[in-house]
Amino acid sequence: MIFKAGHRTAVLLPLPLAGCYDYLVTENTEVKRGDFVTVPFGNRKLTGVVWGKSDGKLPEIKLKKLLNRIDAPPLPEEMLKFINWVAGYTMSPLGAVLKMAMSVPDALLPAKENTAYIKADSILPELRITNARRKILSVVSDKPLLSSELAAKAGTSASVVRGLAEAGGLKSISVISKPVFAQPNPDYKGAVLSDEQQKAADVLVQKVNNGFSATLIDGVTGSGKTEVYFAAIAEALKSGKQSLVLVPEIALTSQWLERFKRRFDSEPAMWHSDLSKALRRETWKAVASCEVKVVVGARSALFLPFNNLGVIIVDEEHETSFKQEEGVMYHARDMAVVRANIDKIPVILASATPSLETVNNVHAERYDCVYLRTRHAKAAMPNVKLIDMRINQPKKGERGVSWISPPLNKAIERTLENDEQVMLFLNRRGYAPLTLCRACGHRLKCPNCSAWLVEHRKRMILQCHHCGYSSKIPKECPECEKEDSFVACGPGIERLAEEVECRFPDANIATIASDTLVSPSAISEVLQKITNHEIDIIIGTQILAKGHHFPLLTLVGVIDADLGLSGGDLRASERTFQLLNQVAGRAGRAELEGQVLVQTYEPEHLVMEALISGDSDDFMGAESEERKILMMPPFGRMAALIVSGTNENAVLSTAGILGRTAPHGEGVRVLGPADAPLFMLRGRYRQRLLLKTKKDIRIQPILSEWLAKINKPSSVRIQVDIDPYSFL
DNA sequence: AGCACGCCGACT
DNA sequence: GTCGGCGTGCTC
Repeated sequence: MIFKAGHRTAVLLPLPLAGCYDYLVTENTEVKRGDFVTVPFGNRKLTGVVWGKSDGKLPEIKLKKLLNRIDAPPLPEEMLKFINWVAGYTMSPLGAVLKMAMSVPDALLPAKENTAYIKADSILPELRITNARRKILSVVSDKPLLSSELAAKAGTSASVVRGLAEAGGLKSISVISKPVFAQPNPDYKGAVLSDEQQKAADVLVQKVNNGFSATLIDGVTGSGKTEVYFAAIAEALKSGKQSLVLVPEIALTSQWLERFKRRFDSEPAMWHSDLSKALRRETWKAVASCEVKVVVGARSALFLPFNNLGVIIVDEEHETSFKQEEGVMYHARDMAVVRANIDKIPVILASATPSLETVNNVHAERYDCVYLRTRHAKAAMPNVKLIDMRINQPKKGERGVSWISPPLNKAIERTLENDEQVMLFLNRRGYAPLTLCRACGHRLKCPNCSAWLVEHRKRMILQCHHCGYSSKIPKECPECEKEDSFVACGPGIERLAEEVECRFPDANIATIASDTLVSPSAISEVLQKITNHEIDIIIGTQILAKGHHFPLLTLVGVIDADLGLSGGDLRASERTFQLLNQVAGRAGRAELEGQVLVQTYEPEHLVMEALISGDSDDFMGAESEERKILMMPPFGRMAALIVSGTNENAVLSTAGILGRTAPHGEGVRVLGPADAPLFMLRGRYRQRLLLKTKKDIRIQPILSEWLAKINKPSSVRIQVDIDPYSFL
């Protein structure tokens, strides 16, 4: 689809707008679908993408001229189709989806020039030679180096380099510098695979270069799923194709990266939110130019401009963090399958606890499946036991409340005596989830959300975990003005740590939560400490559940296994099972046998039974039956509408109109409106409605028809969430 | 998303 | 008298 001078063409802009805008192609220009172009828009200039033919409806006079075509690889047709598909499915404006695919506007600007330094042609005799300058002069050559590179080589600082150049001791030249991306070598060193792994790997390898396919690797923790899908990456590399690995939490991939390097001799490109600006730009460009062959990244990596993608892997496919909950609400795992389908390539989903959605797709034979049943090498499956908290109430120590039952306490003692490590799991950040006034019963609440403020004693603040609001801990109760009357309710990991310190004063303790570990370096530092056995007891939230294994960790204690089970979340049990299973997998991954103790008030719950038996089939089967009866995903379709705004009445009345005009019919049901569990979030009032349909009914047309009829004040927002995962 | 336009409150 | 608050509406 080529557009020559004098023709009009539709350009899609990376703005939350549903449609394209038309522009006139001027003389000496020729553009085609997928090209990046600069266009005038209002009083600014924007970069957009040539989307196709104009509908020709706009009067000629209103047309503006397209400014120029940008010299960059155009978005491939598959990508355009993908963007279109995602917008249609998630019911988001097309431009909003394009924006995700153009997340690095800088990458389309002309390459930035940097100053580099080489040997000067001649040096004036009056140049002052200092020690630092001498070192630089002794290492400088005709090879241009940036000030920082030259400084590093000479062992001085970059400012000395610049000073020397200014004084005429170095010649400065302008260079376009870009990092060189190492090329992973598929033939480097194949890991030694077990028979079972090899068989699985063979299946996957065979799918590369063979059109679209979706395959689940269902492998118990420690079974070596990673090595198995590395085989598919190697095969893609051998054919000169790119690979994309989506991971739920990029900050926790250090051990994964080591394995990758061991297998392929160099690291893949990484894609996550805190890449430096320059690296982000260069990575984006190198993905577009196919210089980067393997990318490992968070969900947003799915929208990178791959031009020659050969395989997509979704690791830990059951993880709910693949669902984007803001803006374009997409599920990266599901959209990965879509992208693979459009690109006609294989997608591989890997998990020890596959989601019900994926298991169902395997049963329906939409997806293939390979199983890895045995734990690698000598590690045996850990021994999981439940502690019935109804008969094992923790003994109240002199410190008051306790969260550690006598059996768990004993097990910790024994493990420490053996000089092994303990991990205590509690999925609650902070000191206590609720703080109230002893005198009047007042509960400290977030001013912007319907949520309690969580005390973080270490940082001496109260924090809202939903909007990030924080305040100092007040001296007196805001209600009855009594001083020092606050009392903490319930445990958070800080409070648990306090108890552990008290019970095991000689042990070294590390407390780990997502908010205490921000930078990747902080994470690897703690992990290193644990590996070096500088830590005896690790206390943490779900951030600990993933990926890492510590050879000396032999006891895992789950403090409150029931925590995730309450609430109106349709996937609550499934999620709890996945999380606890993963946590349990942390124990005894090396030669030492692992033990897992799970404190629960509901030991007869199917989740708990599945945990001890280590057999998830019964549980997943029961879960599946239940969802089938209720027509819940994956056996029915679901969409949530969140009505929000700062004006409570406007929100309520809009939600009311939605309820009264709700679609109905065979296999279509609407629940609500009702107050959202977080009735107020970030200062906005919120109502929710839920639309459920039968599996074979397309839910989007029903929604758009419904919403088209709604007359609402513009201050009220209706957010559509297709396949919702969060019910807050 | 920006940005201008537009209509009501506290200030050099 | 003006500066500026953010509600509303438009951008080919």
